[in-house]
This record gives sequence, structure tokens and C-alpha cells, in this order.
Amino acid sequence: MPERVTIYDVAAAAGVSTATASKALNDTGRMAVETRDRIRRVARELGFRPNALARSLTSKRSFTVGLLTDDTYGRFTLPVMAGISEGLIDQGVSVFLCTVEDNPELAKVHVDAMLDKQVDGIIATGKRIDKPLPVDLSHLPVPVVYALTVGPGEAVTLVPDDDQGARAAVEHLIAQGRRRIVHVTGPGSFRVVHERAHAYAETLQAAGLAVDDAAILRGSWSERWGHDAVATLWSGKDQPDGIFCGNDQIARGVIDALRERNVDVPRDVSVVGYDNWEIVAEQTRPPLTTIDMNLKELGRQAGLALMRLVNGEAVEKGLWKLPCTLVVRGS
Amino acid sequence: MPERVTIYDVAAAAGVSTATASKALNDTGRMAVETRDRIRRVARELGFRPNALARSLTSKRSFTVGLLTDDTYGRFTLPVMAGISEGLIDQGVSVFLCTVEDNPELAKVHVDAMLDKQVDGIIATGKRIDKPLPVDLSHLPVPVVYALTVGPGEAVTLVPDDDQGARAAVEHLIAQGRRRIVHVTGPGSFRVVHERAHAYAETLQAAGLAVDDAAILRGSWSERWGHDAVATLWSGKDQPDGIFCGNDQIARGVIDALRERNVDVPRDVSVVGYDNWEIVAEQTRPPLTTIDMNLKELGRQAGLALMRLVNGEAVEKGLWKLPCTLVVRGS
DNA sequence: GATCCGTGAGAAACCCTTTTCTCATGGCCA
DNA sequence: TGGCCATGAGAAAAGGGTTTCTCACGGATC
Repeated sequence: MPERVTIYDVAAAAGVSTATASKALNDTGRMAVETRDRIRRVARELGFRPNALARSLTSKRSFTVGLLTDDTYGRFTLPVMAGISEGLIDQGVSVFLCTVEDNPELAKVHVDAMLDKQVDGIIATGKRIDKPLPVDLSHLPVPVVYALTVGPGEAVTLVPDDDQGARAAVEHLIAQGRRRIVHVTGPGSFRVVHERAHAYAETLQAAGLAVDDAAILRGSWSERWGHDAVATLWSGKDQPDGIFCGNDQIARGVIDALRERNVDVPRDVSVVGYDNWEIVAEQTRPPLTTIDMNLKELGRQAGLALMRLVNGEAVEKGLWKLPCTLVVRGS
Repeated sequence: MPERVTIYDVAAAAGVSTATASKALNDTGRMAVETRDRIRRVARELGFRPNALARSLTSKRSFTVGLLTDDTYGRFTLPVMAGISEGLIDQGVSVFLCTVEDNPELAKVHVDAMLDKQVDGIIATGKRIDKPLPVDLSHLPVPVVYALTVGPGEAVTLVPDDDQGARAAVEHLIAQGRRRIVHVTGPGSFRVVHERAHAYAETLQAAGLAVDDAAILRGSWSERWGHDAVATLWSGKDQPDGIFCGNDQIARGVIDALRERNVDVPRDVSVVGYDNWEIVAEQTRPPLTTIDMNLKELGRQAGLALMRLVNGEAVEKGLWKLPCTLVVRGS
């Protein structure tokens, strides 16, 4: 293991003091151009990289943030984390990852460890928007941002705009000339189910289409449920010509069931999913038209918002609803 | 934002020097028991927490490790990361998360940022065992451990024992009295496909059962493929009574297809999956018997191995194959 | 009563970098 | 020729801890 090169080494090699070396490398202070260039050249030759710890000690900024999640399996958290990491690296910020499950003591240990390490701020993220993390982050000495999980009212919280997403899905179906549009979605215990269902109903109404409570079918987030829902729908009369599904798995079940009944998608029925889970959406036959929540972008924004708070810049408090995108494929 | 309490505050409040305060709190040095207790009590009352940055500066240990991943969607990486985080927090170690996708420049920036922050070591992990990260980690000033991704030969690399896992699956089928066992698996371009297929064949042979190359069906990692494979298998004569699937999604497709054909699982055919992806395995009807790769445990071990390297303890180099577990459910 | 030694605590140095303050130098102006 | 000022660079302190070394004190020993 090679010894690390310190600024003392650079200063000695360039024949100057560490003060001068520091100023040369940070482009501060006043000095002859030749001196600055010489020091920089020496530093480069020696492969000098400043010790961020020592630097943080004086600057009071560690260029480090903590990321708390209660999710170990979900597929929503990873893109959010990737977005955070990607959005912050430009500013030289690194991200501490902490998985806390539902364990309050563990969460506290992690938060304390992060604070001891002088994180500049903390991002809380989770597997379910309507479930808070098992730890109170509201009186910390650093700013906190919430992404994909609820925070206290006065906090900055970023979530996908379910209303706009659902609206876009239904509007797309209407634009395809569909008039009898049903909504097959997940369990009523999820907040997103209500929001999407509400937006669905409003959009129909705005288009002058009939809204029927029975046209909202709640079940589980599974292919099976999509399959079963089609069985129910096609057992009565008055079959729909458009189906807005609460997620891509349901949509896939719906499409498979339709094909089994020789109902052509998209000729006879148009289907729109939710999530743009590529491994599902692209495998469907035909490939699934669906709503992308832009989770990576959400993560990036969360990171940037946190840095603005850290820098003392003004940030609008409250719920930020980030736009979803309709991804048109073949269904 | 409350001001942070430093050891100077503690020392002043207790009427001692910072040297004495430090020794009292770290249980080092010699001093009267009353002095030590008094300092500790004062520290507790003031809510003193040492600044880890300042501490790291002298100790040369940051109690921080870097975690590199190229995965932003996969479902394998998250449990590994959770295991690492969980395994290291006991030692007060925090984990820097870096997502590098397939971008070598980005990866280099992240690695440099971590080294600047004086990480004690680095863990590389990825979405696919047979694909390396887009950055060379072999000449770093800190130790490196690879988990779920290939490292150079002399490195410590942790992967699930696919041989043992596949063996356990097939042995379970044999123990159920099955004799005509086929293997429906993923694309031949994946190394795990070869390993599992090889173990499958060997286990059959060891049990004195016929091994037929045509009994290994390679396709995609999807339910659809499981479905299609059953269609193929049941179109000929000589149907199998046991099916070992390359992952849970395939297994689910297989089981669904069997039910559609009125083939009873597990009465007529036993099915074993791979991955123990609970959202799939538990939703299957009947619930899926499958192989759990214990990824969280793998992550934990990776973290512990890295800390042993950091502490200069002996660690066996090379490939560590960690045992998989058969999870018996209803199939 | 002088010497010795163990004890408890503090002074100071160190980790690495940044930043403020000071100072020597030399050119310019009066 | 003396005083001023701009310039370039270094000394020193700070940041928050840890660690080594030193020292004052009091009791035991001879």
C-alpha cells in the first residue's frame, strides 16, 4: 500500500510552505503565476489528492449525505438511490446508505453514526409512500429531505404526481377513441390506489364519459389479479374497450387474459399500465404502454434539494409532486 | 440548529484538560475512578458525541467503506447492500453507496471521491456475476472485496454456491420420488445457467437417473418462457414428473401452465424454483418451493471479510461460495 | 530527613488542510 | 533620500480529537 501524499510533501517538493501550496491548489490568495503553476505541476506529478477529512474539519462541510431506507427488496428504491447518487456526485458529494428495515433502534444507531460523521444532510426514502420510517428526523442538526416516503408537513417531500400520471394514462385511452374505460388496481389500503382512482374518475368526467364506481376493480398488485379481473369483466355484458391498470404486473395479467380470450390488444381493447417496469412492460405482447414515474429523476431532485438546504438557499417546503411520463408502446 | 458539543466543552465543564477528558471517555490512560466517572457523567449530560472526522484524522481509520454497484433496477443488489450495511453497523462502520452504471469515467470519479474521503475499504457488487464493473480496483491503497460480481483471481469474491443450490433443488425432487426431472432455465449466455445445468445433470447421474441433454430447456428469465416450456414438454410423450426451474418467474409460468392443463402440482408434478423472490414465490398457487441464495447473508459476510482485511487479519483469497437454502413450500 | 517511586493529571505535539495575519522586498512618488 | 504601498510568501492558529511525554505530589523506604 503506497503512502498517501500530503500537502507537506507537495510544499517540500516545490520549495514553498504548506500555506502557499494550499493557496496555489485552491486558486485562492495572491502569488506569482510561476509559483502557482510550479506547485500545481509538482502536485500533479506526486499524485497529490487532498484528504477530505482534514478539509472537512475546517470547512464544516463534509460533502457527505446520509440516505435512509426501510426497503431491502423493492424495485422503487434502487432507482431513487441511483438518482440521488448521480445527482450529487457532480458536487463531490458522497452518499451513506443505511438500511433500517422497521427497526427503530437500528435506525437510531444509523442516524447517530451519520451525524457523528458530520453528514451535511439526510435523505429519507422508503418502500411505501404512505408509511413513515421508524425514526423521527425532525429535530436533527442537519436538513432532511423525504423522497417516496412521508415526512412531517413542514418538510420537503418528493413524490411522483400520481394524479397527473393517472390522468395522462386515462387521457391517452380517451385519445385512442376509447369510451368504456375501467380501472383495475391494487389494494385499497394503499394511498396511491385512491389517488389514481380519483384521477381516473375525474378525467372521465371531464371528458363527459360515464363514471361508474363498479368500474374500479381493486385487488392485489399481481398478474393473477389482472387475469381474474378480466374474467370478471368478460363474464358480464358491456365489456370495456380501455383498461387502465394500477401497475404493470396487473396490466400484464390483463393482456395475457385478453389474448386467451382472443380479444385483440390494441385493436379491441387498449391497455395502459403503471410503473414502466421494463422487465415486465417490454416482455408483454404487445409491449405495454405505461406510466413512468421517473424515479431516478426524483432521486436526483431530492439530492439537489437537499444540497440547496445545506447551502442555506431557499427551498419550497411541502409536497413536491414530480411529473410522470406516458411511455407509448404497443398496447 | 444547536451548536455541537466538543471535547473542549466537556473538559471545561468537568474542570479537566482535553487530554484527560479524552482518556476518560475512551477508557485509556490512568486516572482516579471518580475523575473518570465525573467526566463521563458531564459528557452524557452535555450530549457529547465525538466528531468522527477529527478522530479519523489521527487514527487513520474512517470507519467508512465504499460500495460500488452497476445496478439500478435489479432485485439482487438491494439485499446484498442491506446485508453489508447491517453487518458493518455493529462495528460503527458506515457505507458509501455509489451507482456507476456502465460508465467508466463516472466509476473513476466515485472511486476517487471515496478514496479522498479515506474509506477503509471498498466492496464491489453488481447485477450479474459474470460481468465485471467498468473500473479496475486492483491497485488501490485500500482492500477490496467483490460480491456477486467477478473480481481478479487473487481477490476475495463472494457468490452464492450455484452448484450446491441446484443440487439441493434436484435432490429435493428426487426425494419426493420424482424420476423424470427436467430443467427449464434462462439464456445460455449467463454463467449461472451453465453451473446450475451442470449440477442438475450431475445430481441426476449420481442418483442413477437418466440424463438427457434435451431435458435442459434454455429460454428467457420470464414467466412466459416457463409457460411455453410446458407447452413444449406436454406436446410430446413422456412427460416429466419433476421440474427444476432456473428462477421463480419461470417456475411461476410453469405452474400456471400446468394448472391450465389440469396437471396437479404437487400431486402429478413437483416444481422447484430459484431465487426465493417472495413476491413471486408466495403468490404462486400452490406457493413455490424454491432455492434462497441468502443474499443478505452474503452481503453481511462480504462486509465482515472486508473489515478483516482492513484490520490486517488473515482472509482466505479466491472464490467464496456461500450455501443456498431450500425453502419448502407447497409445490 | 533525604531519596525513591507510583499515581494522577496536564502540556504539547500530531493528524492534514485552510485561513488569517504578518512581514520582507522592491518600485514609485514626493 | 525617505516614506508608502503593492506584492508575494510564510508563520501561526484553527478545526476536534488522540497520544506521548513530563511533572507535581505524597507516601513508603532507608
